[in-house]
Amino acid sequence: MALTLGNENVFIRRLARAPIYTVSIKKVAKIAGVSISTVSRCLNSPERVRDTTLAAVQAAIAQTGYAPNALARNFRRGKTGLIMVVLQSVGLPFWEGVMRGINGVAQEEGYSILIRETASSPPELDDYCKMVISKEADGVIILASPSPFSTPSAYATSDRRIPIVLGCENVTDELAHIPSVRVDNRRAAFEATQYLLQLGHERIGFIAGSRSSLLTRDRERGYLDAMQASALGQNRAWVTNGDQSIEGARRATRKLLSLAEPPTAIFCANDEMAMACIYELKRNNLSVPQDVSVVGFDDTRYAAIMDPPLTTVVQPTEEIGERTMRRLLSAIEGRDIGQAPEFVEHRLIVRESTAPRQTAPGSTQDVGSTQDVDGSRQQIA
Amino acid sequence: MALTLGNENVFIRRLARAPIYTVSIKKVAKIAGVSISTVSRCLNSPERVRDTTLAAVQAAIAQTGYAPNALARNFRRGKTGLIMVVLQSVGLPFWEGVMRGINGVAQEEGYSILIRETASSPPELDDYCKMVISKEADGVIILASPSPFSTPSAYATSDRRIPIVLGCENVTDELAHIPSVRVDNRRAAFEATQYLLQLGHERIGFIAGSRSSLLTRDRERGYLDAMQASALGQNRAWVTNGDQSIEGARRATRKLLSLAEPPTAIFCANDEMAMACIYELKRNNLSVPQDVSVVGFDDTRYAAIMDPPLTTVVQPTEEIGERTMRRLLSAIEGRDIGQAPEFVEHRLIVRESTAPRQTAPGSTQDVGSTQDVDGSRQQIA
DNA sequence: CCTCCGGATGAAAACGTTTTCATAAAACGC
DNA sequence: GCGTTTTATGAAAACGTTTTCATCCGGAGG
Repeated sequence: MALTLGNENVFIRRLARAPIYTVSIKKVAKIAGVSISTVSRCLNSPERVRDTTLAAVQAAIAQTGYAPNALARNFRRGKTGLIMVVLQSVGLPFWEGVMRGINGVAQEEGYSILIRETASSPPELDDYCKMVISKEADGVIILASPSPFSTPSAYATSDRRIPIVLGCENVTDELAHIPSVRVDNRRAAFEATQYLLQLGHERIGFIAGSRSSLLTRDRERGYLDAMQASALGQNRAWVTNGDQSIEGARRATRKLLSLAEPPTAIFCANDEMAMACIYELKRNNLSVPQDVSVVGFDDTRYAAIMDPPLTTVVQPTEEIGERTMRRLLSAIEGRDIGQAPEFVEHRLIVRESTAPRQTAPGSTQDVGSTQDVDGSRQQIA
Repeated sequence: MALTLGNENVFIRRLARAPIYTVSIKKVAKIAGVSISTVSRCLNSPERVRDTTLAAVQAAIAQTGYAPNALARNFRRGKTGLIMVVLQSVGLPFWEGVMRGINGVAQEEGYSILIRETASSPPELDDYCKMVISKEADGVIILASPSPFSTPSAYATSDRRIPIVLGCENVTDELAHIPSVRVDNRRAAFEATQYLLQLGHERIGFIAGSRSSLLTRDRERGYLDAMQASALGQNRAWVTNGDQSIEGARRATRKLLSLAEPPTAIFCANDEMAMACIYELKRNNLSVPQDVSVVGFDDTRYAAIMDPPLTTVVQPTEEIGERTMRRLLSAIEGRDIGQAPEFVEHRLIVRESTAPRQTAPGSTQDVGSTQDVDGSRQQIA
C-alpha cells in the first residue's frame, strides 16, 4: 500500500485524526445493531425506546465516543440555538449583571450567546436582522449603549417579525416600537435630581451621555423635568455633553467649572462619567462632596469603592437580562410579545459623594461629618 | 377551503410569515432560469460564471430577497464559523482590549465569537473540547482568569488536536502544554517589585490573585524572586490572598495593616484589587502614596483616573487578542502551532500611587510634592 | 470538416441528522 | 385464539447547501 512507502509520521497522524471526526450516528447504529432512527431516538426521546436497546446504544456511544454533530442537527431542525447579543464593548462593567442574567436563562433553555461588538464595526440594525434571516442566529438582543442605527431599518420596521428585544436601551424614535426591558430612565433621573434639590443645591449641572442614545436622552429629560418643576427652572448652561466617555466627561466637568457660577452638584448620566467627573473635580482642588456633590447612574462594581463612594441609581441588571432573554425567547417561539416596554424598578442608593449644600462657600474643611449623614456606610461594608 | 371558515387574522399571519423563510436557492434558480449549482457558483465563485447569467441570478436574488441559509452552508462545509471565547465574566474592564483584538481578526476572517462565562457555570476544559468535537465551534480561546479546570481533561491531553489557545492565561501545570499568548508575568512582577525596592521600600506587601490561576501565581513568584534577590529576603507574612476580588483584596489589605510592622508599599496582582486596596487604605486614614505606595497590574481603563492615578503594569491587550486569534486560526487550519507560549512585551507605567519611602514615619503631610516626582502627569492629560 | 480543448452549465450525490410513515411484534380484551 | 390496539423498530425522505462529474457548446488548430 501507499502507506508503507511514506514515512511513519504521516501514517500515525492520519490515524490519530481520522477516527474522532468520522464517528457518526451510522457507526453507532451498526455497532449497536440497530437503525440510525433508533440511535436518534435514544438521544432525543429515550422513553420511546426499549430498555435493552437503549443500553446497547449507550454502550456503543460510550465505546465510540460519539457526539452528535450539532451542525447537522441544527440544520435539520432549522434552528441555530444562538442568540446574538449586540453590545458596545465587552469590558464595560455595567453590562456584567445584564449578561449574567441573559446567560443564565440561555443556559437553562439550551441557547448559546453570540457576541457582536459595535465598537469594532458600525452598528446597523439591518445587519442583525439579516443574520436572523440567514439563520446565523435565532434572535437578537441589543444592549449597545451608543446605538446610532442610522438607517430606519427596512426589516425591523416591516412586519416580518424578526425577534429583537432591547435590554436597558431605547433606540431612536422611529424604532421605538421594538420591545424593550428597562428602568424608567426619565423618572429615575427625575428622582435623583430631586434628591439633590432636597439637599439644598440650586446650581445643579448635568453631564449627558451620547447624543444618539435615547437612554441617556431620557435621563437628560428627567433632569430637566425636575429642574423645571423646582422653583429654579431650567438652565441650559448647566447641561453639558459627556459623550459617554471618560475624556468627554472630563471635558464636560471643566466646562461646568468654568462657568461664572459653577454648580455645587453634578448629576452624571452614568457611573463611568461620574468617576471621570470626580477625578477632574479633585484635580481642580475641589472636594467631593464638600464642595461639589456628584451623583452617578448604574451602580457598577466600582461605585462603592470609589473615593468617595458614589451616590448612584441602581438598576436590577440581572433581572433586566433575564427578562430580556425570556421576552426574546417568547418572540422566537412565535408568540406576540407586543411593543410596549417592560419596566423594572430602579432605586437611588445614597453613599458619600453627596452632601447638603454648603451655606458658607469658603468653609470646606469642617464638614467631613456630613459624609455620614445618610448612614450609608452600612451598605458598603 | 378551510381558510374561509377561520377568521381573517389567521390567514394574514400565515401570509406574512411564510414567504420570507421559504425562499431558498431553488426558488432563485427557478426565477433566474438556471440550476441551483449556478446560483451557488454565483455566490461563492462568481468569476466562474458568465456575466450575463451572473446578472440574471443577481436580479433574481434581489427580487426574492434571498439570503443563503448559513445553517445548511456550514453543515455542508463542516465548519461552524464560530470561535468559543471562555471568560469569567463580561464586564471585567481588563478584557476589553483583548476582545477587541480577537474581534477584529475574527471579523476579518469571517468568524463570529461565541461567549461562555465561567462565572455562571463551573468551567471544565473537557466541555469546551467536546463542543469542538460536536461542531458547536471550530476552536476555543480561554481567557477565564480564575480557571480551575479541575479534571486533567482527557481531550486536551490526548493527541486529538483540539484547537485551543490561552490568551494571557496560563492554566495548571498539567495543561502547560496548551499554547498561549501572554506577557511574562513573572518577569513583569519582578520588575514592578524592583521599582518599589528602588524607591527605598523595605516592607513590601503582595496581594495575590486566585490560588488556582497560574497567571497570578506567576506574578507572586516574580514578586518573591525580587524580594529574594534584594538584601531583605522573602517574608511570607507579606503575601496575602486577595482572591481576585474586591472583597478579597480589602480583607487582604486589612490583614497587611494589622501586622506589627505593616508594609509601606503594596503590590497587587491586578488593578481591581489595587483599587480595593487603596479604598481600604484610605478608610484607615492612610494616604496613598505618602503613607503607602500601591502598584497594580493590567492598566485597565480606570487606572488613570483613580485617586491617585495608579502605577501599574501595562499589557498590550489588543495585540494579545490578535495574536491569540491568529494562532488559533492556524491550529484550525491544521497547522502545527507548537506548545511554547508566545510572549508579548509589558511595561511599567508610573503614575502617582507610588512615592519614595518616608524616612520619618510621622510626617505624612509635607510630601505632596513627591506626587510629581516622575513627571507622569503628561501620560494622563 | 473533424478533432480537441476549455469554459459554462446542469444533474445528482453527499453532508448527518430528525421525523414521518409503515411494518412487525407484543399486549390486550373478548 | 382471534381481532384490535399499542409499542418498538426500520426504511426512507427531507432539510439547503456545496461539489463532483458529466455534458454541452463554441472556437481554435489541424
